[in-house]
Amino acid sequence: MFRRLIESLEVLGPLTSGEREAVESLGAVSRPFAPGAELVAEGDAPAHCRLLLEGQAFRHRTLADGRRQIMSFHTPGDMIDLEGLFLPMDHGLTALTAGEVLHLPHARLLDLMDSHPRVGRRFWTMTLKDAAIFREWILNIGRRTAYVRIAHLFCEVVVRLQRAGLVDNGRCAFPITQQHLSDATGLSAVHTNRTLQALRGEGLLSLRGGELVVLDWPGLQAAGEFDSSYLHLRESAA
Amino acid sequence: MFRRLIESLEVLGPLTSGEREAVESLGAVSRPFAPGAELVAEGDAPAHCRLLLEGQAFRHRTLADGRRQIMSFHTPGDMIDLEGLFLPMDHGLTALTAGEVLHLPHARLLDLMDSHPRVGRRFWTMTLKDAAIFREWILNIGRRTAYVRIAHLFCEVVVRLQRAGLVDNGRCAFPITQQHLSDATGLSAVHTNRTLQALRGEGLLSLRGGELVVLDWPGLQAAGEFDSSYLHLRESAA
DNA sequence: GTTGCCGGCTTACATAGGTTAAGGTGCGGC
DNA sequence: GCCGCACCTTAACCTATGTAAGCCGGCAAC
Repeated sequence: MFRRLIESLEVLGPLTSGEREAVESLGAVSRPFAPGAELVAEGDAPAHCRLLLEGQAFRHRTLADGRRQIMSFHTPGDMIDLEGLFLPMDHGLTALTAGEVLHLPHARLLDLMDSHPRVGRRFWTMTLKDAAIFREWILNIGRRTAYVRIAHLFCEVVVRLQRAGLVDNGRCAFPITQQHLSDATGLSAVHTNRTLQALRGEGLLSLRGGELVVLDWPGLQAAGEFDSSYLHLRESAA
Repeated sequence: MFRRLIESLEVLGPLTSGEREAVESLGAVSRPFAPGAELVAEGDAPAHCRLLLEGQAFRHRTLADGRRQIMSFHTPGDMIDLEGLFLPMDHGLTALTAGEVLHLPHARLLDLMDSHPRVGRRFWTMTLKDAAIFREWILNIGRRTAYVRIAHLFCEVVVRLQRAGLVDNGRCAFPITQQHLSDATGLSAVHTNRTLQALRGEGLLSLRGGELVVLDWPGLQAAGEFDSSYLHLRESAA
């Protein structure tokens, strides 16, 4: 049950056995969820943090008139509301697929981090990596054309799913609708459809029945002007 | 010299005198900078964190062909490269005005946070608030029209400058060019000019000679669909 | 005081992307 | 085996925003 969490923490280098034990005794509870479930609502002040064990989710905010913006996608191993530890949630989290979250009580988590500062730093670093991704999205939406923007998004998703071990030979489950894609890229649904067809037409990918298939990875990266360094996949903590 | 830092940390509630002393003995050095100075370069792996003591700066990334995206503006009291503590900088920081930064050595900072976990949490919370602002910018750029988008940006800047005590009767120093404004909002310079004239035409603000004057604050907030809750101005740490 | 430059402003024109509306397709429910 | 619904697709048209080019005013350098 803690495998995902330990793995996520150890991206930044191995933990000591004492640290690992401390993490494992957090008193966490796991909970299944259904596709489309609201995992965290805008305005919540949760009493525990959620680790995504299985499945996918996304972060979003909706304006009064219904326009929605998706701010990130999440894959197993991600802490999806770590910021809720200190701030009320200013956005919601919704499940894309069925899956499972692990609930880590705030109080226990804070104690753990106080007594094991190195572990605390790793949680902090997770939120810093999220922030780096937010910045990349600002750049993507602000300065790239629809075609490049969508390609870039797919590149990011594939790399992250791959790291979670969920890509098999270029194929992965990624059940988004074109509306989701529009809301993530700041485009209209119609234009997203047009652009997606262009990407398909170039033989770069296919997205159907909830499955994303990358047909030409170098081509997709080029189309998305993609450079994964902002994901900080290999950085280790001090 | 530490006034700004202590103030920033105490937004989240008072520190104990022990904590305050520990912060004050960080061995920090202050450095002046000129307008346009590159405070942190993309790719840097700094050995200290910078607190903005005086002046303004902005965070940005430039693409190969010269397109630039500004990701945030910063005011005195902000830690501008706290993420550099754990990750190499994936973007640069440039001075907008003349000013001064305080250098806090990473090693000392890490020791401080290990021995005073409550102080560590507050630094962490600062980066979480930055992340909340990044998310708001994603929404702003992705889902709002040029007019609303620019108005929203000015609202944010004014609120933050106000909190730093730099707004006097609606007037504040904010020496950005229209090009800066374009790069922050993802618009072209020409369209930024048009839109700015519309805002002026509505009697909402004036921006000239490096000075921003808010002429109609309620009107500007309405135009920017602005709700400051994402800035988490009053949240206190656990 | 001329020169050069930067930032602001304008105009004319081009286009990426939005809007509206309608038809098609697959699929679960009954 | 039909219905309804969610999603995808297409088409026609529109407009917000981008591009290219040039001018103007102020100010710093010499």
